[in-house]
Amino acid sequence: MSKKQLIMEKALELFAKQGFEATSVQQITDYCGISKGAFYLSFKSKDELILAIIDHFMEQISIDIDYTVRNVTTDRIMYHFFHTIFLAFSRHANFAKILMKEQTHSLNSKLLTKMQYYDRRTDQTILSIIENVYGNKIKGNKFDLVFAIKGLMNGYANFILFNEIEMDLELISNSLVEKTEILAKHVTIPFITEEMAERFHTFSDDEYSAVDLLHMVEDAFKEADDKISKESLTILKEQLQLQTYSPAILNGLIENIYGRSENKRLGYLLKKYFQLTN
Amino acid sequence: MSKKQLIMEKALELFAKQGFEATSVQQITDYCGISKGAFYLSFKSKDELILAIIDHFMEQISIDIDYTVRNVTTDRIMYHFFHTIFLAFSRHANFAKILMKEQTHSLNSKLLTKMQYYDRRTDQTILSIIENVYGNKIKGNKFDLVFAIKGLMNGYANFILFNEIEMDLELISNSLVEKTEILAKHVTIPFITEEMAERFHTFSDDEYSAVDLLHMVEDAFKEADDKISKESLTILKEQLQLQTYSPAILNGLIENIYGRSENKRLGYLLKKYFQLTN
DNA sequence: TGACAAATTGACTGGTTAGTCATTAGTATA
DNA sequence: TATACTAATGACTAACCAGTCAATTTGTCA
Repeated sequence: MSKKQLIMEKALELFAKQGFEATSVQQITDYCGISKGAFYLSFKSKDELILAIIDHFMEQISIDIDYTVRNVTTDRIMYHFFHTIFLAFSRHANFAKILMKEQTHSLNSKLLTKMQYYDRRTDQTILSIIENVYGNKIKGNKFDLVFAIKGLMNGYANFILFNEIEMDLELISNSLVEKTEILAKHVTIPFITEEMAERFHTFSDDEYSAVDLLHMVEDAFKEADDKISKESLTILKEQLQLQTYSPAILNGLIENIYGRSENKRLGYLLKKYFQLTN
Repeated sequence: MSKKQLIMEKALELFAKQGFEATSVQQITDYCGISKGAFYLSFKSKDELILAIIDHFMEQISIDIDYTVRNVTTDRIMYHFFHTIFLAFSRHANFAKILMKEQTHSLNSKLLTKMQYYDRRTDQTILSIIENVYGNKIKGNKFDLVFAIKGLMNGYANFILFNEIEMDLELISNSLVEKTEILAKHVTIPFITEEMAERFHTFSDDEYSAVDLLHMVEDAFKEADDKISKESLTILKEQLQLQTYSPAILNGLIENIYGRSENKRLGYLLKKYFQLTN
């Protein structure tokens, strides 16, 4: 296990127990059995650590959900969506706790931005599933339903994590599917309307520009340690400035860097940029 | 306005913006235009301040809800419950924000205990309303419904507070009433069962022992500044050890101290202890 | 006005924090 | 073995924190 991983794992435990603010770098390094200096060889700052942790897990969960959304038939998609999320929460309970605790808190503006980014992605995913499953049947209610679902999920997740209950994934997924269906079918008085949701940019797509991606590719290049990754990133950087290669080649180059978990988000964004997603 | 009130109001703003941990006493006193020393004339510590703020608002909200529950006909009780809570949230948006932020966080064990106490009281209130409205019709689902309602309320409150939307109290109350009714009527797969709720003491009544109350009475005595309050508390302290007076007298003594908002909770608990509640 | 008390101040203490950097330990190469 | 390089250390700095208290200002009453 790399030192970076060790620090992330141990810090995760402490953050879940005490919260981010309340955990000192000294505590983390003591718990890892390394010196304080060694910490700063792996991370530029304490902030960088929490950002890395959040990215690491959120990307993993996002990828699982994306996979589910793409590969499950419409009639079971809602079930598998809930199942995927709660499975991830049960596997990474410490991370889920951090997510709950640090949600709206956080002084750190980068952290807040990241949280909002993932929150918006969740909104979009739920919305697209709902549109997929119910079509036009709940047109005026779909935004309201998104927030109802998020509220229910959060409530149950809090209960489970706080009381440290072992989860019955099937039961909770089925219970939430039923509630979603009931609400989709019967609600006539939505609170959150389409204009409300849009006015507050809740569902804005927030595309990254080529320049943003260029910076991210450069950052990834610095972190890369094998030849294939480095070459792939160099070519991708050129292609961001002027696309000359075919989608198949670009896709392959992105796959080359996709193996490392810290590159998953970049890969996802690049595929989106080059319009390689289905 | 007393200095205590000034500090509480200004601190509330800062806590809502930055969180409790991240706000220093120096910041608060600067914002109030007073010296650091003056702060410690009003509050023994920073912790005492946050506890006072939470008690102040939660007691106010609790009293409003209790009043609603007692004085509204069964068929409109659900509506007025939501209305009361969201009215309080819109009036005290800064406090509501603190409540959202500091929920599960907090190292401070007294603060955590207090939060859990109020959370449990909310659970009990919702449960009793549901039992009142739906009776035996949703026997096996009532605990699940409590958490569904809490989840929905939380989700909407978060959306409103975070986006700083002006609230349509009627709409949100009606929307939530409808959802509650729909869920009560149609849910067949509850996630949170009765045994689960009981096993985790979610609805345990958590009675205070005479000894606990004794300490609380003593604390209140130290804070009291008028003769009537002091005498009342002295007598109540004796009565906790050996009850000799009639319920009417005890009730009157409690009413004597009930005026000050910091005594409301103690009054409530004493009435419960002496079985003076209806 | 003067004497006393109460309210207020802000420099100070002791403690903790994130982050730095000169020094040392370890390892690979020649 | 000598050299060169990297990895790791922990004492140190500067900043910040909650809470204290001697000194000062303000208010009150005779």
